[in-house]
Amino acid sequence: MELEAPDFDLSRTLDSGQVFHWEKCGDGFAGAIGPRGVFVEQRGKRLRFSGVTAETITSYFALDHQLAKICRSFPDDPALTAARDFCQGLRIIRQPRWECLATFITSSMKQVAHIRQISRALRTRYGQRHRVKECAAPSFPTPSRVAKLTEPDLRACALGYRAKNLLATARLVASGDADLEQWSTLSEETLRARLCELPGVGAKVANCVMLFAYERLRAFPIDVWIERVLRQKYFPNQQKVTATQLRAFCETYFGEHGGYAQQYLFHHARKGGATPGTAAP
DNA sequence: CTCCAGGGATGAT
DNA sequence: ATCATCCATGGA
Repeated sequence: MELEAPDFDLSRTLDSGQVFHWEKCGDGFAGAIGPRGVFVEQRGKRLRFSGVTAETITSYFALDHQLAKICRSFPDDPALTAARDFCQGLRIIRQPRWECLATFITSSMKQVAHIRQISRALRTRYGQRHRVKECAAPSFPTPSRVAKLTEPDLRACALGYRAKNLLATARLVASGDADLEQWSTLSEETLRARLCELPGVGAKVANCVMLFAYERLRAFPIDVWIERVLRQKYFPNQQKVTATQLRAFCETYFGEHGGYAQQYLFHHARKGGATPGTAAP
């Protein structure tokens, strides 16, 4: 099937560190959306896909987001202007709640490449097998599937100390004590508080899950990359800027689509060529 | 080899 | 409330 997808860059979106399981397959990508195996490839302004309906593709890749309007809502500063130029067509996608939460629990102190490896191990061992265009596209294991595993099972997927947290959170979700779907109706503050009660979830992971799975486009995750960007671009050569000050700045400065601004700054910093640690010329 | 990563939990100031 | 330390693993 095909679909119009103007103002969208598929490979850039899938390589921006918000989702970790899509893999190159021929001229496109193989992956899963929830329980279904999916192939998707971009041809100019059109998206060619199989495995799910056009409605699912539109929702997952957030093709209904008014990207131009979102970008216009950004504050006008050099760092953000450069990031926006670099990130054209990058969208914040709508991920299934559980797999987004689980994946970001495994992300702590890990590089993107390794998070991808963990996601692949969990999907290959414990997910449902799918095959699209001769490529594997396993789904992420359900909460109840993970809940029945043991800590050594998860450590065998290279989770290290994160294994205990993922297991405990899976059991809370599987039992219904943590109802991720029902939480979608909560206010921003309450949702963040609920997420932070889960083992292995702090402010950073909670904000990632809010942004990538609950469509809270204001949520502003601060990781080591973003912290570096903020200090370098928005607080140049000022020492003693506390984490609390940075957080307060982000809440007010970047506005209602702060999460988009954050993602653009993150992707630009990570892929834009500037070496981390070295000052800009 | 060393360095560091889309951090969180815990205990000490 | 803020700061320091430890946690486990492998890519770069």
